Amino acid sequence: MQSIVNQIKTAAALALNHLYPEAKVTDEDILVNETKPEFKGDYTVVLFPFVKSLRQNPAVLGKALGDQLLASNPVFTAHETVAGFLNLTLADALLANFLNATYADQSYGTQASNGNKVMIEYSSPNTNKPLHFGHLRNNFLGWSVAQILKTNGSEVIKANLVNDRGIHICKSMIAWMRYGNGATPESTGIKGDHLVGDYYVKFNDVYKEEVAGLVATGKELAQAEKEAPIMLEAQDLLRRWEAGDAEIYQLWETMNGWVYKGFDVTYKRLGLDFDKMYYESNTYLLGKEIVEEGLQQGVLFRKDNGSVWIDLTADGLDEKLLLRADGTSVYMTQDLGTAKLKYKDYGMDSSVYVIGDEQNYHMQVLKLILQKLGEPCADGIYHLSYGMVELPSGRMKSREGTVVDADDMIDEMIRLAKEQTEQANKTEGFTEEELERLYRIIGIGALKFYLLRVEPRKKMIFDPKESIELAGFTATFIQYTHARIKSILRRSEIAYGPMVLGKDELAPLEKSLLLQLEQYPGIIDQAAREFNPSALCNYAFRLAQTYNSFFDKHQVLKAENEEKKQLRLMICALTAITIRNAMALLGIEVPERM
RNA sequence: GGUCCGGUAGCUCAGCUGGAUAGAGCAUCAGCCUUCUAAGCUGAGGGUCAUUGGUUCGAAUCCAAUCCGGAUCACCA
Repeated sequence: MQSIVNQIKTAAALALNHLYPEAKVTDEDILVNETKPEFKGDYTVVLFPFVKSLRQNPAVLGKALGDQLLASNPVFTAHETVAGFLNLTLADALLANFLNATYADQSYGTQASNGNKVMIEYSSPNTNKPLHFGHLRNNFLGWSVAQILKTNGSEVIKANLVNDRGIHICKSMIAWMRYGNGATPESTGIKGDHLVGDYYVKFNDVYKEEVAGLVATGKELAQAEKEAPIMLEAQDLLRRWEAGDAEIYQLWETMNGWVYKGFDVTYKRLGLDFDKMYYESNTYLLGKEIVEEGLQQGVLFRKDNGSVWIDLTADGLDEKLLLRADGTSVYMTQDLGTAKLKYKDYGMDSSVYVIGDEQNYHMQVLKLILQKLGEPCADGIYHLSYGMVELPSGRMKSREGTVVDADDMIDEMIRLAKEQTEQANKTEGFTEEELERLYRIIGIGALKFYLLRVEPRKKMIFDPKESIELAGFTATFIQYTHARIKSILRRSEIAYGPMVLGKDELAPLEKSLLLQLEQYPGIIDQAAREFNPSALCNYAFRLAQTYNSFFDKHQVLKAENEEKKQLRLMICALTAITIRNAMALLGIEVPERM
């Protein structure tokens, strides 16, 4: 069904062309806004663009257009022109029709397939340490955007490219070999990803000591950093791994296995999942043949020492290395190969990379190179760039131990949910299991909402000391609103169903709710186009705000008459569905009671 | 230095395809629970939309310059 705003655009364009055949306006030429609360009306057509072209004064044009709209279209019941703005009042019947059609639609907002296939790569962790708070932003964003696109009609593949090889893993490995004494997650009771992370920290501690020791013997710092024995040993491990050394390969598999088990626990707690896993150990050698082709095409060039480059200076960028002089590949090379592999696997129309803004340049170059190479996957590449999550003290650095651990954060949020629920005396009538579930829903919901409510590209500062609020612009507020509605719906005994509304029967808050509810599919579409879950955070919050005002002002179960009761119950039902569905797109559950 | 991103209320953020007197939340202050859940509602105070210039009937929004903050520009990943 066409949205109300689009109906207005169509009607206004038609009316203008009827009144002024020379106007030749299209739907897209009509600017429709919500009418400001201080004026009478629901939606406003901005007249200024036509004042000039049609050489009419705003008042005359507004009156003519308004009269024509009212005469030709029963969805409008009144109009008023104020200073170039044509304020239109919608018929209650229009909104009643909308309500009748949707109030029982549990999947309200879900669009039919649009034939578009898109891959979202997100999470993509390193396997040498547990997830931290900053990673959560990536994970929540990726999952949510995938869900939004899916609901908006796209076929979506959620992919995870695991960075399971490289020097960083070898650092954990060498520290474990030196100091682990055979420790395992089972023997220590430590979650696998944390155990491996502990040895990564250990590596850095030892490395610092060794460097300091060398400096004390008179070495230059830079030299000492290169010669520290533990670093040399880690580099040796990497070489042995690449050479296929069985012993090393087995340890690598074992420790990665610990990490995956740990990650799985965290992913599961957070409700995150993937359709396709890629591992860099399988992809890091890809891309070399693309380089060969690029050389033949003349897109790439070889320097005297044998290294291969692309010249992007004409595009305002630099020269970029693609193969080292010794023929080995760099990060970019393997990303070129992986992009091609993904496209071969799925042939998707677009490929979204959820990656921090520190890699803006890298992603720009990646896309540009693929375009220059004429790869069909190139144009569909989109970098969903997001800002870093920082602490008041600055960036989180895992090597310096200033990270906020993801698992700790989850525990803390759930603990906080429990504390606040108990403090508010809201635990009555729940079983222990129900309470555990409720605390999880509230705690994790708060965490997700907090990280999704800000536009992705903005960096955000998180102050753990202040902790996260459960009031105001939060998931908790929205969840609470849902629980309030459900409480009413549980008590309603009558069967309610389609109804007819006469003129001017809707109270202002009833009408506002219906207008907002009607906008929901448009919000999903916007969020999908912008890859921006925060649009849904804002929408769900505004809807809950309006509902709470409505709840305060109007009785539902004890409404003035049966008609009103039925109407309000239907509005309640659709509001609950819309809140639940909108929050589901963010990966946030809503409770029946809280 | 080149490129990119950000700068809106004390704090955290919406608003940015140009439209009416720039909005929320938190914090502060004042009200509202014998009535469907007060994790709520109502109201008040709080602004040079970084600065300057330009385009326009109209600029927080577009353009240019400047200032501030951040990212990035490795034969690292």
